[in-house]
Amino acid sequence: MFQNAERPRGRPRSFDEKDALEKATRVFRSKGYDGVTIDDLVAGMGVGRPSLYSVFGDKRAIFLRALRAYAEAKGARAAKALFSPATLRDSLAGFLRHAVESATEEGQAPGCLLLCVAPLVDDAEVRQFLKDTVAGGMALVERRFYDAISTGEVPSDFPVSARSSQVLDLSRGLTMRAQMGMPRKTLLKDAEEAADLVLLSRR
Amino acid sequence: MFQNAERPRGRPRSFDEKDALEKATRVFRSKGYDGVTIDDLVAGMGVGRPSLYSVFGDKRAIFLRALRAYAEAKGARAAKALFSPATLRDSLAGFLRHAVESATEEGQAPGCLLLCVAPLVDDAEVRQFLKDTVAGGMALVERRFYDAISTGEVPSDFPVSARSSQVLDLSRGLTMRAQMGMPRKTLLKDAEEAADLVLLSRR
DNA sequence: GGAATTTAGAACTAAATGTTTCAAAATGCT
DNA sequence: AGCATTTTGAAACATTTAGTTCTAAATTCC
Repeated sequence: MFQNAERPRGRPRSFDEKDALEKATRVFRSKGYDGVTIDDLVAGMGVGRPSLYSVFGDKRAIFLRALRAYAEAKGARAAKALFSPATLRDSLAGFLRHAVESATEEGQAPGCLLLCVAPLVDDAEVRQFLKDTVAGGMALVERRFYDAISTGEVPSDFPVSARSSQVLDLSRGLTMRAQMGMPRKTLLKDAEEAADLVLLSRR
Repeated sequence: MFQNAERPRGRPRSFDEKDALEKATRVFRSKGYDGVTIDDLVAGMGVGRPSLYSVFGDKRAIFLRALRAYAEAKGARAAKALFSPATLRDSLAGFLRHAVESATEEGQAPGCLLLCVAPLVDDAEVRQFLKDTVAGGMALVERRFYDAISTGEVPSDFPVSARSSQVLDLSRGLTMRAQMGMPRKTLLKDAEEAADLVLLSRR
């Protein structure tokens, strides 16, 4: 067996940094931001209090790291859902289904860190990050529509901007319903119907 | 001048109960639930600390009262927007515009107590109330669609249930965007387009 | 094996927060 | 005017919470 890389000098950590961050995400997802105490994080992350401060910093810093990691992972999965399928309809349905699946993950509090928790955090950096992330999501969906125009799947006068907003609004609605406890099965069906809706042609 | 009703015996209150509740709503809207301290409420409601406890009870009780009042008022306005106009299209547009206007009120933190704040409150009674309120909103929109069927405005096989979910999801999306700082003007335009979207006929 | 280094766990401090208490103030009643 | 009643404001109290410190434990390097 290899000694993987150089092991640092002192006592080894009893936790994995990425894993601890993911656990922090769970805590924030279930209790919001202000509802979370350091004790909650200590308990939920499996990291001792002093280690928590020395490795991650305070609650705000932990939240920011968790939020960035969450956004990156979710953004990547969303992009995959959007750009893997061949047809626009499948792309949109996949995108919306992904929103539902992400918001109803087994063993996690239903909802979404970006949509349900972060907007209430009273912090300029969080707000800016949110704005950028939302804009990024919008750009992603728009690009998929433009791709569909260039392949001729939809006409060139397709209202890309309006339909993109609507896809995102529908996904927000699905996510909020997930947070309020609506079962995944129902939401997945609604995701399909939402995908159909935004592709209806104008009379 | 009339002595309006019987004035109670002791020292008169320095605040109006309904007004104080509305101010509490503002506080909760801008800071969420867990983010609000009693001091915030004392300052924001203009009610002294002991009066606050004796008249309203603790934070949870204040929130519940504020939430119920908020839901009632918003529900009434939504119903009016939905059932006043003659055409279905105007009803839906009015409903969605109302969601936007309510979420972007001048001098209030953008967002919605029911959609953005209450779902994060870790309380069984709040959760139950939310579920009921959401179901009530859904029923309202569905009724408007059924009315439109009976007047022949839409065909009798119109997918009432699906479209109602979608109207509500779209309004949730608009509301969440309001909370994130999107300007009212943009959202009002999107509300109109959303109303058009859900009335597109199937091919 | 022992010194140096890093982490872990428990205890500690200071600040904040929620809730109650109490005397003073403002009103109606007689 | 004086008494009963209710609200008010300040302060007191207890609890929770954030953040630090200190000692013991686990590891590498020599």
